[in-house]
Amino acid sequence: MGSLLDEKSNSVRKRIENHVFEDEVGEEYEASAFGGFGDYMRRKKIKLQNLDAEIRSSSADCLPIFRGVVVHVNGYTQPSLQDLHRMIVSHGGGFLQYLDGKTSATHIVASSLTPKKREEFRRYRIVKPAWVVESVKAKRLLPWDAFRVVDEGQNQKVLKFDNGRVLNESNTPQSSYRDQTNSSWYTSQLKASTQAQNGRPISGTPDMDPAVDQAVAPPTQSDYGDFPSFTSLDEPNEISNKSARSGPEAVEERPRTPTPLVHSLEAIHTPSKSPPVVSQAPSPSRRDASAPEVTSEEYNAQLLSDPRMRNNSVVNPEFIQQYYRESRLHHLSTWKAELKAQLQLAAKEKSQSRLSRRKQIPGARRYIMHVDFDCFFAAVAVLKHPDLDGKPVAVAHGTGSGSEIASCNYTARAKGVKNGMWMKGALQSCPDLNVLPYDFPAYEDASRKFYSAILSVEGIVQSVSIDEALVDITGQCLEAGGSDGRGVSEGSIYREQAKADEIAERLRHAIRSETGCSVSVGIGGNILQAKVALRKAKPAGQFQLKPDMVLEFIGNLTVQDLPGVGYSLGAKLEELGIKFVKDVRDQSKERLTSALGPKTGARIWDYARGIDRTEVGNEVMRKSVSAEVNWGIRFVNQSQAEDFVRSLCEELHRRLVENLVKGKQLTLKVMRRSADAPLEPVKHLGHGKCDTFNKSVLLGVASNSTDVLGKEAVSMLKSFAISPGDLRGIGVQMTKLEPLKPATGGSIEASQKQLNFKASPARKKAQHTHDPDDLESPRKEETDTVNYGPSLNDSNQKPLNISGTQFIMPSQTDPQVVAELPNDIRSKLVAQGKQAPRGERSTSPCPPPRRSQPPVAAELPPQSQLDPDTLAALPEDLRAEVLDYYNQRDPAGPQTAPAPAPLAAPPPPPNPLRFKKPTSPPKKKRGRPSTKSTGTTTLRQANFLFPRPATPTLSEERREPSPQPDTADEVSPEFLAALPEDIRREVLEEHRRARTRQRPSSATQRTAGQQQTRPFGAPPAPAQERRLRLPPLPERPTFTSQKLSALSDLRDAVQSWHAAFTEEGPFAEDVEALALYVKRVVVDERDLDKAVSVTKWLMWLVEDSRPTEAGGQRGSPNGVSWDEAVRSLQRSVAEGVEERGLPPVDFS
DNA sequence: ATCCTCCCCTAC
DNA sequence: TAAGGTAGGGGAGGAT
Ligand SMILES: Nc1ccn([C@H]2C[C@H](O)[C@@H](COP(=O)(O)OP(=O)(O)OP(=O)(O)O)O2)c(=O)n1
Ligand SMILES: [Mg+2]
Repeated sequence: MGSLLDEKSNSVRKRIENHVFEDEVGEEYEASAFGGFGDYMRRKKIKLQNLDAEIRSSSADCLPIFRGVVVHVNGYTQPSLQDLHRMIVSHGGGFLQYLDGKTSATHIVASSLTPKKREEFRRYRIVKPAWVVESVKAKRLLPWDAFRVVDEGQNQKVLKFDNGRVLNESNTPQSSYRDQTNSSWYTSQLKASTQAQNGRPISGTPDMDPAVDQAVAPPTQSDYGDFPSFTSLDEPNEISNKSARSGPEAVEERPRTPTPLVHSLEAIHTPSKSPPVVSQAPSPSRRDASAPEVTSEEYNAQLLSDPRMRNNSVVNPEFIQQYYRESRLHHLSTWKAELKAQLQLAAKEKSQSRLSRRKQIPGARRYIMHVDFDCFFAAVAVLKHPDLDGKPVAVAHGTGSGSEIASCNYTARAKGVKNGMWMKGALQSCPDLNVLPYDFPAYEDASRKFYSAILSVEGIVQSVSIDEALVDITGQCLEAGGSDGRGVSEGSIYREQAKADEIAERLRHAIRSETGCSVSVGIGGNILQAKVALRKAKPAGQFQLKPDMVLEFIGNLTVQDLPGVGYSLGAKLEELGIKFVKDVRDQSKERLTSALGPKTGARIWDYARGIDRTEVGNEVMRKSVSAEVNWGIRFVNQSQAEDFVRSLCEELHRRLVENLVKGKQLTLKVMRRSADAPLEPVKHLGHGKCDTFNKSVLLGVASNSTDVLGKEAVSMLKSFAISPGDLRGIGVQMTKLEPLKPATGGSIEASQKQLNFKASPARKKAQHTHDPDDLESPRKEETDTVNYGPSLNDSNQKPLNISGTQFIMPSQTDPQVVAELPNDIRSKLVAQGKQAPRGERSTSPCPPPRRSQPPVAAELPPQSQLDPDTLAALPEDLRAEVLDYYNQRDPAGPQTAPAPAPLAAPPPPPNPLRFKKPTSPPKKKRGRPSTKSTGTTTLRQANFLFPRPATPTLSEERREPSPQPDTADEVSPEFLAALPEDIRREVLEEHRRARTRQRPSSATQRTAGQQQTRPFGAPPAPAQERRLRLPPLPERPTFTSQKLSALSDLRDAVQSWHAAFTEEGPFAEDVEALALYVKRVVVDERDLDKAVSVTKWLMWLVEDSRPTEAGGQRGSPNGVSWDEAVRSLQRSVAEGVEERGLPPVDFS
């Protein structure tokens, strides 16, 4: 028996017993004064104990049967917390309201325990409330043993004492609830079915240890269970964990078994690459968690020797694409983001069109609908298997034990199957479960119809997910009621409610008949109410939660039923004795806020009363972009890990570009197999139990370059020095986002090109000048060409040219903004130069024993962190200064040499182009074009799209049906940036699909969106039409973005285009397209002036940027020179003029 | 007090 | 076999 524990308890007991109310009047009632939260809790505890003394003294007649006992009650109990408290205290026991880790209880009273709590309390005697009740009844202290809490299958003892101390340090929370490991993933899944050799019985604490006969609990998902293994090396999944690794220290302390990472296994050999940091000592200590003598790398090598395994793990270069293609969660997230963007657009248009001006009377009643497909994936799946209707059905990738069930129908749910459950558990409770495959395109189709129907409802729409949306129909309802929504006229309210029901009814049937799947609708006076009403509405029904029923209805829900209250919050609340929502009402707001935090506490308090002030439709700008993979990660050596990180960065880059942003902070997240986790998790290629680590860098200047991201991320990975074989998950995230400013080049790549060209005429394999990164990270392969994203994307490849025109975003650069930029940058640069370049901080205990970051000792900010665009935008002198700075600091860098040159070089300052020009464009459009167009568009520019000659061609041209994975690279950021947002999304989506889709189910969002520009207004959508991914060719050549001044937009676009390709010249196709366009302007639009203006504008740009001497030094890598481009335009205009029979134009 | 950084948590 | 992603809210605790 833990003497420590008892000692502690004794002292507590003593304190409790001796405490007398009068003794200290002072401090415990003093409010804040000093001390923080901890102090507050301390006072509170003392205060409560005072009350205990009071109770005790007033119950002198009770037998002190609980003397020596200190009880803490956890969670919701049958005799209430208050009753138990009274019983215990009045019978001589001590009572602890809170477990603070410093004082200990002798017993924990609980009806049931969550795995988390179970782990937390594993050292206590955990008993049911009946123990107290029965003891009182019996007038003696009954043996606690008979009242042990055993439910939920899991042993409350589990590991309990064994390592006591050590384990405790790393595993035990100091804070009352939650986290037993500083950062364990899925901590919820405790060592549940540790039944393996794991929970070896421990001697020494007989009375607390008695093997708990765990009843066969409901299937519990755990990363410790033993699923079938498909590996040849089915080693015993046993865990000989005696090392309780917590942080670096733990690792440190272990005697280092010299087990070189790079083992004899050839496959494991780490390429000459990164020899330094990482490879050396891969935390040898971690091996003990596995079978003897096998490093995790060796294990993985063995594992991957099976080609099928290999193919399905990160080692496969196509893994990322393949994985994301099949990942339902990835799809859900992607869909959500897309929907959000589209709905924002829709809302904007709607509000613009003066319609739907909601007056939003403050105190008025609201009517909100929450619409949601019933078991969405499963319902769609059943459409194709009508025979299974009525039978239990689930959607999953396979029938293996670790396959996750995305969705199951209600028949299956009746048997206990739940969404998100592992197959193993599902089959246990429902052996006749029918498992159907995913059909992502079908979900998109259904969703499109769903949203189409919803958007036809007059109201404000907010997407929640692919199968779920909120609609504020207050306007319609109040109108029907004939009041302003504040009065309490019964007639009005009745009519309003009837209207809401009617709308919902109609909507449900519409969606049902469109999709064949049923939806349910919850209606309430706010989002909360609508949401909780929805659960009652399901399946295939609707329910309106009317005001007079709100309190009762909500009160009877479980707190976990409230939105935003999940496992953890639910547990915290349960600790407060709150299980049902109505219980919340017994608590003061203060209690809630002090236990849960100010916002959360207040929110729960409100929710308990049916209050939710959140409005529908308020969505904001994105704050982060990330990509992660936590499945299939099995590396054999460090270079594989690094390659993978770079791939992820490439993916991240792609996503950043899609969203037209770059970011200043890059974070790497890694999951590492926990020390006590087996090499083979229960879930096939899953991550198993892991610890996670994060590290981030502040980039001096926002970037989205694959190259920069890759280098930084790899550097961070190295600094962790985690044995590659133990990696289980990797993610990269960009935060501190900034809009990509097309003005300054449209994209990194674009300007990189410029820089490159100036640097060396050799366009291919051009050393990325901006890449002086090499400077600080002495690179192995200078010649590393292929690896670099940018070159792939733009420099070396012709961008995808959907419209026959590749183009740049018009410049929106506010001259003033640009003018201000330098200072900003200047200070940043200076600051960087002086401070440590990297603001790295690894929060999580850094696993490696190794001193991290040895190589990156440069005090300079890697030049790579400078955004070339920004550099280019600097005034010449300042730029030179900055570059000088780098040059000095880095005398050596061979590859850095070329870098500065091009930058500083430009005798023809590119600046003038930006600085002096802006005023020229006459149109007022200049600044933020749309004061009105807010939201997303704040980021976007006024875009235009050249009319394509023939839509059909697009299809073919769009890309040969090459199943190649990386087709995304074919879309250049410039091109994307130049597209109107809706079109851009469409293109991207189409692209994504192309990459992602196995079979061509061309489900293009905006099928018949033509009537409106809305992607959604698509009713029936003829099948073939779906292939059309761009709006139909307009009557006359025009800009798709009507709201803006055509000429100025055109000029902006031309300017950006020119800016991006100043050095290498335009692509012939672009020139042709523009030429064709101007001709059409002359001929079709009959606006000669405009055509001439555009042409002259380009002439001016070209002239202005002409190198001082030796014209044309820069060839035309892209095949055409700017002079030729100008001539093309002139020729086109002339042709048009001639066609119209007008007098020739003089361009001089 | 208020901000910032680093997480945890939640939802689909 | 299996595809355990991802963005945003917000709390804890340190910096300002
Ligand atoms: N853990 C989860 C939860 C959901 N989903 C997917 C499949 C679901 O069909 C879809 C929608 O989620 P819902 O929460 O709306 O669940 P269902 O629509 O399946 O059921 P219902 O809405 O009837 O409760 O998201 C998933 O893949 N994994
Ligand atoms: Mg649903």
